[in-house]
Amino acid sequence: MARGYDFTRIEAKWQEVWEAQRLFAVTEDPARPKYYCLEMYPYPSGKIHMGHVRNYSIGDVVARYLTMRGFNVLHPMGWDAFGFPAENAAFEHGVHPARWTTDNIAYMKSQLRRMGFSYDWSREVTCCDPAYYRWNQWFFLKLLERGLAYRGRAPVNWCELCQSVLSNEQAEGGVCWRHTDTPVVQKELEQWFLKITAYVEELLGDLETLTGWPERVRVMQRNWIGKSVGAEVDFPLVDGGSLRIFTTRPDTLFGATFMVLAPEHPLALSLSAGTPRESTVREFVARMRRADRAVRTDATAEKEGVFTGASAVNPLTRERIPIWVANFVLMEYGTGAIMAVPAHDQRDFDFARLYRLPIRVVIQPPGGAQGSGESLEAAYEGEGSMVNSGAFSGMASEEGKLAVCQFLEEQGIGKRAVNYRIRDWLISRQRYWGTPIPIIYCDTCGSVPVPERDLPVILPPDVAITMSGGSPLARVEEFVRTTCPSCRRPARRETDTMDTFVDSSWYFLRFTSPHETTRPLDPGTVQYWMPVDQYIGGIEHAVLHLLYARFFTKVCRDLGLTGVSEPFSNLLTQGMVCKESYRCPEHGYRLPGEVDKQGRCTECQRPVEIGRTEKMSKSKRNVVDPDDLLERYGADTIRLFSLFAAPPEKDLEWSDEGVQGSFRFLSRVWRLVEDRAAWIRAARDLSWDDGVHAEAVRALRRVTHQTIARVTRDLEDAFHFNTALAALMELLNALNKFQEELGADPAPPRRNRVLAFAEGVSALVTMLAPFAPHLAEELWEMLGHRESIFRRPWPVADAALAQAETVEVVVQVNGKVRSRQHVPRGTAEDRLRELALADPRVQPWTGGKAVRKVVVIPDKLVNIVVTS
RNA sequence: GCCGGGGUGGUGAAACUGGUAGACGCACGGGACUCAAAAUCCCGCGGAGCUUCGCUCCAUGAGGGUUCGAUUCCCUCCCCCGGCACCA
Repeated sequence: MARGYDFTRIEAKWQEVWEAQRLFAVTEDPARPKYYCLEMYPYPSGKIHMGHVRNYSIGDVVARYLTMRGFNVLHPMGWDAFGFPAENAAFEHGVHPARWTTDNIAYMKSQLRRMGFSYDWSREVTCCDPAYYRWNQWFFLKLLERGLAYRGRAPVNWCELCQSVLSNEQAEGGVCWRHTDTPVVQKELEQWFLKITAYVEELLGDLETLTGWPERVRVMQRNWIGKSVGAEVDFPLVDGGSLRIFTTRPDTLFGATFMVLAPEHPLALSLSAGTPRESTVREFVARMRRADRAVRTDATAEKEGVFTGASAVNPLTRERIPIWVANFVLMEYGTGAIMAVPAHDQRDFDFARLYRLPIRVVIQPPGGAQGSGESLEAAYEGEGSMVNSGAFSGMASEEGKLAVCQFLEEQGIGKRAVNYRIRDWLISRQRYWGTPIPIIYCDTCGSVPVPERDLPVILPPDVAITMSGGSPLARVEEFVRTTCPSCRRPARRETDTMDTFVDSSWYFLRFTSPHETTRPLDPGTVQYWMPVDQYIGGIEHAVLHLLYARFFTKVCRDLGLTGVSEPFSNLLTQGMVCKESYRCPEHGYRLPGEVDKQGRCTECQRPVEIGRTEKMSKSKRNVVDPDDLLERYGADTIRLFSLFAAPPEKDLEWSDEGVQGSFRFLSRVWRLVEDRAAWIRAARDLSWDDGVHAEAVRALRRVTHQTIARVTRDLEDAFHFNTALAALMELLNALNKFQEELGADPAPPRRNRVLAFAEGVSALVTMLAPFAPHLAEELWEMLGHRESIFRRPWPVADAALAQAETVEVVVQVNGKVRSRQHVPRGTAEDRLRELALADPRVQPWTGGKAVRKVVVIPDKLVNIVVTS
């Protein structure tokens, strides 16, 4: 009767046991150290994909490993359940977003269970549940009270496919973050904003404390915040009034030879009004306004501008300088106007050359004079010493920045100023499937917050999703029509909903007290669990979610809900899951099944191009379906492969043969334990024989304890799952060999051998448990244990047993390996030197040559340096 | 252009603080078992050369440097991936 590794039976069995025993449910326990392990929760799009499998496999190893290390581990899961695709499905298939979402959640949850992830499902959080989103509304009201939420008119990004406005973060690079081939269009609208800029200095400064984050994520956030320090300066206009500019180089003010306005700048038109230049300027501004924003702000675009006819006065040189309007100056940054210093800014330089404007050098590079203005080939943007700068000449530019600012402040024509690239967070969305913004508009009282006692403002179930014509809620009369909370007269509700990133900005906090009904969080449990010790997810949220979540955490702190300032102590951004793709010149991307063995398209017989390995996606037809793999190999194999094939932060190349290899490994473990389970059960009643153990016993124990040390180090230091698994494979190989050498006799051999073997097998199964939990549990039971392996402590390496008794010492001559010697560990340096010099294999290389030096590294190597 | 991360066999990858380059896996080749296949097991597997039970030389993107010794440290250059980019 073939027994074999029956993963289907084993996995179902243990999933049931874990659930029945509530093995992963946790409560606060001050007696034990806590560990909060979190993976980014999924959007319930229908089915999980390999990216989820990888992300959650990593998190599960961490959670299970730390549980075995004695930590009280919180490992929750939930659903990012509001969002645009639900409405899309409603529009296309006529199924209600709520129904579509709950069906998807049910299916995806069943998939996560079948993967065997150790979530505490009693803490499950679903954002589209009023019990959750009412607190989004509550937070909104609190922010409003503190002046951190406001309604304002601003140019905003509109995505035609989303039929909604987006935040700046969601429209990075001028395209919608979800529809990356759809450019956003600018609209001037009145919308709700959260004042993330009130926390900008803290968000920037605290990045320095996030030493457990990848450097690139911190850099991306730093870039996004985009702080620049400089000055604002008022340039008097010749015809009265003044023009304010922002500059980071006040030290170059003497070199400002013209000024440039953004086309949208209010002065652009008024300065030329009623002059002969009026029509030219008007035409130029109109053309720029019409131009596509992405095209206009493209760095490679030609510079273009027109003279307004007006002039300003350089406040330091007293010279009249012309004012231009040009495409390369942006209204949304600084004051929308610049002083142009062509000698020291490449953009200004290019513009000056194009329109023959004067160039004046005011910074001399250190150690070398640069040519005079007209002969320059490029702007010098570095630091140096100030020249042609009146009383400031001779000063170092770094020092000059401060000195000029001070002078401007004394004269009352300028001041130090800081500018940021980041803008406030626009949270209004013209969509249905989101949190209603709790605001009522009254003709008498204006915009009135919904009183706290009236929360939640429930999303009405009956709505027509049309995908055009603005917020769907606006057409639900029963929802819109209400009374003003303050004057009781008829009023109208806000019909926009919140950005779904509001949900994810605090869900990790909610997991610590998911059933709280009277407040969003229980400060006591938050205090116990926060911060998240390890957060794991994709790099795509480097700026979006991770920035908003940091902001919300700081707001919660200031509301007295939490004591932490930063939510995630350690961040792991896992790499993408990739696979090679096949592309037919005629039929485009092909599925593996549509390519024959000779690598030809089954449609047209043309050879397919084997594409480079790229991120799995439906359009590239290179996805693998977790359900198929579950059926063919089981959860443990999939988990194992996705952890073994590459270190977690690197991209993982999916390989069917590799999966097969992982399955083979688990099968070998299965067979080893199944074949020898009787020995091991027998070993439980034995104790070690005193006296000197046989070399085979000592050797096996050495491997066992070395493996424990290696695996523990790999998991502890940096989540090197791939090398930890490699070590476990080596241990398996050693155990197999040992067992074979003992022969086919099923009766147990002498007790030390049995004990050494049992020790090795127990260590292997225990350490494999976080990676392949079902198999480990089953084998653990087979070995005669009644309690879950996850209630067992992680094995501890015995350093004395792990130490090799003899070591291989390499003998080099002039750095080249010439011999290897086996000597007892700890052999003295003098002895090693002697042995090396006497080594017959070394002598041909040293013979007749003067030994200049002998380098000895005990237990490692001897390097004999001879004159050649 | 700027900022991050990389470049190691046929391939995915290892290599602790400078100390035996290629662990572990995949693929491949050979063999065992089998009527056969699958599965399994064993052996080999960076390249070149030689006087081939072994030995020598070359080899971690390229070129230099530091060092007794460099995949690891320093300099210059090339290439790949990711992010930002007219932000004053």
